[in-house]
Formats: sequence, C-alpha cells, structure tokens
Amino acid sequence: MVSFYDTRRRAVVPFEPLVEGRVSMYVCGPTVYDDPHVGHARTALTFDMMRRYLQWRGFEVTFVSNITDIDDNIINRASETGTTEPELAARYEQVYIDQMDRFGIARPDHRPHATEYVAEMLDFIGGLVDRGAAYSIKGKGVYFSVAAHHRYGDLIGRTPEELREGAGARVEVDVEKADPLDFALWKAAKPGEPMWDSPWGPGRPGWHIECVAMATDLLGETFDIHGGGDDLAFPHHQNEVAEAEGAELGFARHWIHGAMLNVNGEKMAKSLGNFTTLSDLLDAYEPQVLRLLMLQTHYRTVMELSDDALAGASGALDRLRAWHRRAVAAGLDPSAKHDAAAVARFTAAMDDDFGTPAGLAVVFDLVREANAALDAGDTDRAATAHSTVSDLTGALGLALASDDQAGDDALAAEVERLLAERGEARKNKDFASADRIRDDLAARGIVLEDTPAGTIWRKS
RNA sequence: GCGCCGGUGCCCGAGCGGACUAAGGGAGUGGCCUGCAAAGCCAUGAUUCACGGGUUCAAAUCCCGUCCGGCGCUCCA
Repeated sequence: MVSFYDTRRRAVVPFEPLVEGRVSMYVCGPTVYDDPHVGHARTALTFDMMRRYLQWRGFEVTFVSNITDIDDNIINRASETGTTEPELAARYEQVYIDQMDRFGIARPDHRPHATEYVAEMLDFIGGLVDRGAAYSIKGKGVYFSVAAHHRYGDLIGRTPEELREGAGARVEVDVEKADPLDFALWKAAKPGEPMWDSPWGPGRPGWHIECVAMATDLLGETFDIHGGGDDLAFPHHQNEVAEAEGAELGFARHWIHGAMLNVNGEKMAKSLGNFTTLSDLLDAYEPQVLRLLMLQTHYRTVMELSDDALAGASGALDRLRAWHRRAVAAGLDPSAKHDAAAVARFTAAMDDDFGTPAGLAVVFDLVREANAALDAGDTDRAATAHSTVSDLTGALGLALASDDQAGDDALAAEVERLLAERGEARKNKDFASADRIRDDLAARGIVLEDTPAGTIWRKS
C-alpha cells in the first residue's frame, strides 16, 4: 500500500484515494518573472516522480500545476524592464515550460493561469465575506479573518499565538487589519498596475486564493494531494487551507512538501551569487544526470548540489547505460518476465514515502546481478534482470537507451567501416593496426567496447 | 529571537530501537576477465554515525545539553 508523509498530519500515513484507483493532485507551479533555477527543477522532479510512480502502480492520475502570472514580482519586473505584465509572464512561462520539457518533467494534465480565474476568485471571496470569514478595508482590499479559522497554523504545527509573536517581531503590522495574521484575498490596485473590477473596487487577487480557485475547479472541492516546495507550506499553503475551510470545502486530503536544494553547502540565492539556472546546469550536464542525482536523495531531505555530486551521478548513469548497451548487444529479450522479488523490493521501498534511494539501490543490485549472470552465460537470468531494470527505471522516469549513435549517419557509416577494418586486423593478430584505429576513434570522441557479441561504440 | 528539519566513510547519500557484520552510487586500491583496453565481476574501505551526558538487556536510530548548517516566521520551488 502506498504511504507517504503528510505534512499536516506530521506522519507517514497510508494513502487512501478519494476514488478507488484514481489520484487527483495539485502542485504549485512557478510565478513566472525570471528564469527557473535548479530549485524549481527539484520540486518539479519530486512531484513528477510521484506522479510517474503512482501511474506505474496502476493509479489513474490527474495532475494539475498552475502558472502564477500576476503578482508583485511580475509587476515589479515588468516595470523594471519596460514591458507589460502579460508579456513578461508569457515570456517566462515559455522559458519555464521549455526548461521543464528539457529536464524531462511530464507536462501536467492541466496548467491553469491565475489570470484566467479572476471571476471564480471573486465569487469565492464574496462567499467568504458573506460567511463573515473575510472583511474589506476601504482602499486596501479584502482580508481573510484568521479568527474564523481556529486551526490556523496546523499545517506547520504552530498555534495562532505563536505565529502572532513571530509576525509582530518581524513584520510591520498593518494597524487596520483586525489581526496581524490576516492576509489579503484581494488587493486594491495602485495606479498603473494591472487591475480587474470587483465589488470592492478595482484590484487584483491575492496569491493564495488563486490556487484554491484553480484546484477546486479542476479537481473538485475535495481532492487527494496538494504539493509544493517546503518554503510554500507557510504562509501560502496554510492560507489556502484557511480559505478553503473558511468556505467549508474539503480541499486537499493530503499535503506533501518537497525539501529545498543547496548549492555548494549554501542556500541558493541570487544574493549569494550561486544562483544556478536550470538552463545553465542542463548545458553542463545531461538531464538524466540531474534526475538520477535528485532521485538518489530522498525528496524530504535537503539535498546538496555540487560538481562532485553531479560527477558522481554522471558515473552512476554511465553504469546503468553501460548495462543497457550490453544487454541490447547481447540480444537479451526485453520482454522477458520480470524478477518478481526485485519488483517487490522496489515497490516496498517506493510505497514507503517514495523511497527513491532505496528503490534505486534495488535497480543497482539488479544491474550487478545481471552483469554477473551475463558473464556466466546465463542469458535467461540476465534477460529477466534486463526487463526488470527497464521497467523500474521507467517507473522513475530514467531512460537508459542513449542516443549516442544517433543523428549522424555519415559518421556511423564511417565508424562501422573502421570497426570492420579493426576486426579484420584483430583476427590477424595485427594489434598495432587495431589499436591505431581505436586510438584514432578515441581522439574523435568515440569509445569502443569489445564484447563477445561484437564491438559496441559510442560517443564519449 | 521563536519554530521546524538536519549533522553518517574521500564525496553524494540510505537508515525511523534488535539479522548495523551501517544500503546504493561515485572516486581510490588489489585481483580476475581482455592480445591490450573499455565494459564487467570479485575483494578492500566508517570498531564508527558532530560533541557531551542519559534512557534501555539493546541506540546512528529515543531523551537532555552544546556546537554547526538549512528552512520558515517576509516574495520564494
């Protein structure tokens, strides 16, 4: 049975879907005002992994992830760069989508935009006002009344009193608000800002309300999983909970948060000068290397990103691919029946809070056994391991087939010709000629592997 | 300052009181295989899990304290 850590319940709990065999999940997407960085990639990968695993496990998954295309950051950035908010948001949304595609993150089933949901948000806010869970302040907007939500703070295990202390200590309290914890549902527009008409005057929606509107519209008033980065738990997700429960919606049955990522021992931040865009990283390392590295760390552990770590993952990926090449060269049956014991171990690891590190350990154990089996000439066992490895890596979104030989037919033809020549030389024990060919190819970035089934080549 | 989460071999990282004789990966070293390589296989590596106390028959795993790091309390994946 699938189980995972539920932030709100503070424990690993069994997953009992609302509808048998189905999973509805909503994951907070980015505010599109800048290039996505590696941290965005980690969160996206965390939920991509969960989605793929649940699908592999037989669930029909509906996955929604939004685009926040109106917010302070967008407004500020647009004015800084002399463009309009819609143009800026559209540009960075495209960059986000391109980079996530490049990283191999499956596209969501629905990708709603905040600006498409203003009418729904206004309805929602009106409902909260009618229920007495929200109030308006003339010229400022509409605020949610935290007093109306007795459990406020429960998502992160804090009481309203504790939160007020923190708020008072750190944030300038707006004296007009009834409670320092009250937060904006609707913000009155300042001159020159994008605005929509509302019963409370022209303005724009607050951040939290958009996710409530979009999630419930696309997934229903109650849905299975709401996810996001750890830094969103408070206040964003807590406020979503307050809003939804203020309107008496069931809302998310489970909350999942993915841990942050550090670069060279430090938080990644522009101010520290270690801000790594996903684009830059993917220029330097293959997407699969980054995916493997992230999967080798549990999603709730703060992970370290460094050149050493990346190099390590690169080596690990090479090992997986080398096995795959070898299996293909040996003509192993890719549809051989799976190793049930290994699949069971993998499933147990993953069912326990998406234990990808342990799941990968099963895969690597299998690869070692498979290599040994092939060394020993046991092709049946090797084929079983091969098909199992492919199945399990597939569940994790890792593609082992490399396109090392693709894209250049002329080169491929030439290499094949040289390999034939070298093969002839080796047969005649003319190793000097054979080695010269291999060295020449190596100088051109072509690596050879001699196997009983023939010589395999690939780009290094 | 308050709250939460961490500190495990050269590196990344699992581990959630008893098969820990601490998973898995990377790097290193020795051996096997190979004409030689590459790939692969085998072997080797923490008497120790930040530090100091404590609980327990039993602790990396629980409790207390100290030091260090991260996150949240403010836009944030």
